[in-house]
Amino acid sequence: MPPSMKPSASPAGDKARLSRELVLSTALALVDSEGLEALTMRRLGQELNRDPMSLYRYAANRAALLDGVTELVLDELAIFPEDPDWQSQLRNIAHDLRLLALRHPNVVPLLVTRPLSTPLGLRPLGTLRPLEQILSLLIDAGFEPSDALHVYRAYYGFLYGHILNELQEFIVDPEENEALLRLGLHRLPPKEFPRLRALGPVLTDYDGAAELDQGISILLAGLAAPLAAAKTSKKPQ
Amino acid sequence: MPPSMKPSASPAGDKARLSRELVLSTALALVDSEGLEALTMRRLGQELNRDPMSLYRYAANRAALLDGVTELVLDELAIFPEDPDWQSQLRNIAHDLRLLALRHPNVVPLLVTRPLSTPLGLRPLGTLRPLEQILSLLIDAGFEPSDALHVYRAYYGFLYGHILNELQEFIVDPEENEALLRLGLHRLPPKEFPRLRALGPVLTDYDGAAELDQGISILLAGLAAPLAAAKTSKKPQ
DNA sequence: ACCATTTGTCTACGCTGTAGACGTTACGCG
DNA sequence: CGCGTAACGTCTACAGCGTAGACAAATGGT
Repeated sequence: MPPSMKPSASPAGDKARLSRELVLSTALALVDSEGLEALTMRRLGQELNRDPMSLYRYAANRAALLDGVTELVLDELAIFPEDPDWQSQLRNIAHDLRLLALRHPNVVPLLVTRPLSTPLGLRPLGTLRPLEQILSLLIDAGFEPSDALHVYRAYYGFLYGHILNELQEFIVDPEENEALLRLGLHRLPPKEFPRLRALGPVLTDYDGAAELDQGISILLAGLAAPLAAAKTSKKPQ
Repeated sequence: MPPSMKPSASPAGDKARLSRELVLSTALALVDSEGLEALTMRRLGQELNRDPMSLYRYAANRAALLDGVTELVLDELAIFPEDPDWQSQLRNIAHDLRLLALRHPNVVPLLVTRPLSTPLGLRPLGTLRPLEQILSLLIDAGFEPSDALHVYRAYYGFLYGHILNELQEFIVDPEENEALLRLGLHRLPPKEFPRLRALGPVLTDYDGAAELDQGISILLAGLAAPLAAAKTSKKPQ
């Protein structure tokens, strides 16, 4: 074989033209499989069989690359603002987002921290789309726009909180996790942590979906109350 | 002045013995004033007027240093499990934690992401103390231990979510923020983001404490219901 | 077949965390 | 007091990081 045609000496040898989508998706794959800290310009370049510097044609810098990855992940979330039943909609979205987080646990830190470094007005459009769509949903359901914003905040706040909670207890494989947990709990000073130590057995089985669902129920009940009140107070008046 | 006594040529010249507390507290100060990325071993060493390598006597590596900082911050949270009124307790703690987050906004990313990288059993004790104390609180209030765990999760989940929410919209000084917001909103494609654009004015004034309080009310109402039900069902039986 | 523009590469710089060997100081004990 | 030991601090060095700037290669329109 003459080396003139395919100089792909290395096994990973697709030399197709790069594109932002390709860069971001392999970045995501890298993060999914090896964690956030594995996503370096050099490593990603090597993953794509390109010079690291070529990446800068598709992302201004590493931070922008991270933003691109979060945007890519959030695009996996499908929202259908047409559905008139806003409560079941919010419930479905919650579960979808939960599954999305479980699918990309290593991206969750980005999801929750990147917005902290970027003023709302300058965030990637993809990360604002869920906000817009949920606002639509709520306004169409009869909420005043400003109330819709409050509902959104309570809802999304709870949702993100739950995801963080669940991911803390999840981590890697349950086998090692359980062993580690027992070991760790045993290490706790019994005088200081009696409750936690006693909860050891309960801590191991954690039904995230159920816990989320039940939290959403509580929240929806509380959030729907003023809406119902407004409706009934408008009727008799 | 003979240079034999005080060779402190540089202005920041206290050459007292180091200690873990000193290292961590100046690390925290550095993070508070200049952000997370300013906390490098070299920079911290220079802040303490010491060789960067000396820090490794007090923290095994940079990750451990970050854990130490989070622990230090969480120690600012005072919980008094004696108070019999668990609802007002949880409400107070929520507001305390909110203020703590506003006092150390740059540490919040650590608060929410460090636990994701550390199995529960191996976390710094300081970060587990709030969990233990709130469990105590709830169990003393009459919850079954496993229910207490569920309540804790819903409560803390919401709390962390709210903090993330509020910090996203807060950021730096309101002046620049408002200008940026207007600019940013104006940039949004009107066809795609009509709701968000219309909410511009409302977005600027955000009463985090009120929003938190109201969310907590909803949550507490929902969480207390089963407890009350259990009490009344036990009486007639 | 040409040129212009986009895309990829190369080199180099200052920064990072930290391993390992080495002085230096402080402290307990005789 | 002095001595030995252990804790503390420093130095040097290395591999890896993000990325600026100059350059080569490829691509696509005319």
